[in-house]
Amino acid sequence: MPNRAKVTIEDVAEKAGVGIATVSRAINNSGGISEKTKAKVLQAIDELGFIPSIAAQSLKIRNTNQIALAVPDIRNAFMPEIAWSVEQAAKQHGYRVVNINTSGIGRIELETIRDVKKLHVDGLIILPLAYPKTFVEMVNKSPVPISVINYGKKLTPDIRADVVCLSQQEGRLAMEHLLSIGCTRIAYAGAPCDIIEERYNAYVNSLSHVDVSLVYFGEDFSLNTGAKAADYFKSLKNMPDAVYAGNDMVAIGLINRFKELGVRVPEDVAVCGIDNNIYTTITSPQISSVSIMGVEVSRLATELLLKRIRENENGVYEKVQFEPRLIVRESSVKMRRTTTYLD
Amino acid sequence: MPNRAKVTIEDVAEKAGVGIATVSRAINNSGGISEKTKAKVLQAIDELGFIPSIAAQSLKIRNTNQIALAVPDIRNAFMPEIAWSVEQAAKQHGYRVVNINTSGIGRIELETIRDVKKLHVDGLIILPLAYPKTFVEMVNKSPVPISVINYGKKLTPDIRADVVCLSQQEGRLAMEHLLSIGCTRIAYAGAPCDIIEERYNAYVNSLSHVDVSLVYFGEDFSLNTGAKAADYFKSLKNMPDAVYAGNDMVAIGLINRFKELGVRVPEDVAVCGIDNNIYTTITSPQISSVSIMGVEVSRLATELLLKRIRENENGVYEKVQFEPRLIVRESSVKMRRTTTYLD
DNA sequence: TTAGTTTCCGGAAACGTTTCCTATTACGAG
DNA sequence: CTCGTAATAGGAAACGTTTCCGGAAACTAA
Repeated sequence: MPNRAKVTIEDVAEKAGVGIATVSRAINNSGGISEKTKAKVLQAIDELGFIPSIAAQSLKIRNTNQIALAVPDIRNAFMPEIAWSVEQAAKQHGYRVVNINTSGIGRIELETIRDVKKLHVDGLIILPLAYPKTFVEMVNKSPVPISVINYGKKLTPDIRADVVCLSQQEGRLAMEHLLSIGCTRIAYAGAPCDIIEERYNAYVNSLSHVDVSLVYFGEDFSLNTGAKAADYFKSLKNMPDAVYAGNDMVAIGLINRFKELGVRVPEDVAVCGIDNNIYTTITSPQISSVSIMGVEVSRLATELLLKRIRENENGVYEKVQFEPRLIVRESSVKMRRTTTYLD
Repeated sequence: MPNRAKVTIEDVAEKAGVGIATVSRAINNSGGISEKTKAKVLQAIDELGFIPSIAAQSLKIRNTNQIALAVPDIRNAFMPEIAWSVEQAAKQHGYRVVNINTSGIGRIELETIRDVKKLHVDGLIILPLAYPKTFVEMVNKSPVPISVINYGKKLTPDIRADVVCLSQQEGRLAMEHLLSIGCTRIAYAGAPCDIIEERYNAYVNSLSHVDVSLVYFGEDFSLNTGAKAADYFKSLKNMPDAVYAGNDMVAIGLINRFKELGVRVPEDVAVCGIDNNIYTTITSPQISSVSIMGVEVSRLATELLLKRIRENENGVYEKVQFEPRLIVRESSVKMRRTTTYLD
């Protein structure tokens, strides 16, 4: 870490025998400069190893070339994909990404939005887990553009942010799938959670009659909840013939415990999860799941944000909705053992 | 996104009826200001919703309060833990983290180091997958401090960076474990890879005689390689009684395929992986592995970097070595079925 | 009261860019 | 050859802070 004195635009100007304005023009390709002097300047820059001060540029230009990405917890199953996808999209446009973990705590999410200026970014992509009353209000008074990745309940249309969401049909898809393969006693395993209560609602709505003994609510959407749910279902005298899990972590916990308990999946009980996180393919049997399109959703959220930053536009806010996609794997191939089910 | 005119330190000064120097003193708690005026200023700040321009501060102070974290791919198994750990540590010191994916490509890693100034950060934490000849040279001429998370071969001691590494005993640990539980025909499954060739070397060195038919090299350290290795081992007339996998992804691939092939783990074949990534606990059986201490290593790397940034010190560079830790799980509990093996 | 300290505060320079505005040069047309 | 215009270059202001330095005010001690 040699502590060489910082070389500034002035040094370059002197070396090249031109004014600093000219150097600036050379750097930024802003025109009004002859090819000859430009070459001269570029060479001086090269020889001196000059790198423009981003701080000074930021101060003058009023942009930072950075955006922030706030997710609940990067260690969660599908967050890395989202982070990756956002970074790739941002990089293409010369933007850096500052990562923030909000722990999915509403208060921290709000603080992130409120204090977004302290992050030194031109915009914010946020994937909230909670929607406190003041969420929209906070977003609306943000001094920088915001894109919301919304996997939760519908947001009021007057939100001043681009919103990329899912059609909230993921639960219905999973249920319809289980019904379509002939399951009649379908159980639910999940946890109470405001944000994705639609997943449970879909369960209720897909059935003509809900047998409350087939509903297991744990504390969270974790492996552990899945394991406990498996214990519970196994203890019933009349076991379910399928379990619809609120997310894939629960589904994985379920499957592993079922295996320990001697319950065969999918022969005795079919299982379908939601999220299509990458763990679903490393279990045995591999788990059927509904993709919530993380890569596509986050990529679009990034594009929309950057567009709004570029165009400095306050106009019409986009609201884009993706459709979830059912991915059938081994854990729910039940009725037609000999035919290929994937289509 | 209301586009309110930016409120500056001057507005605050005027409102509070003081000079801008005084406002600055109030913001930064730099002393030389009475409690009374400070209160006055703080109130003005509050009323106006003033937030200091980070760009201007950066320009003047010459720091950015940002560090960069460059990892091969955030989607890789244990990267999220590292990213999380780094962010937590950085946040405690008021630093933000800019994430970079290098794809583990040596060229990109080098470019990241060379162009670190373009990242607008005060320091860099890098976890390289490749060590081109010019790596140390590049690090040594970096204008900002660097911490290297080194899971690969030893770096020359004259590197001008703090280095946090592992003792490279992880392979030996895994092998000794398999030997200690009585395995005599131990196989290796992995891939050619410069950076962690020690893992294979440990295999060779732990055995008095290497049976080449028990070594499987795939293309990469993936699930797929593990699956292919399982096929291969199963095809041998004299199967191994244990497989030492170069990393956990391979181990997982192995185990799942073994299960499909009717090979019982650990009864027929014990398995031990390396990395202790979180997937190891969601398979069945859970996989024994050697922890490479990602959280601890990355946390320390962050602390060292921030210390060096704070103290602007060119002096003695730290080289800290962690010890890997064997975590015994179901996949290698073989000889003593009835006793608890974990200690 | 007064001189000497200490405390508190404000003006202005500096950080390193971009860009407006003006000046110079080059060039083509008449 | 001369004039008008376009192309190119440079000086200086501005971006919003921090901090040096000097001065005013408020104390303390005689």
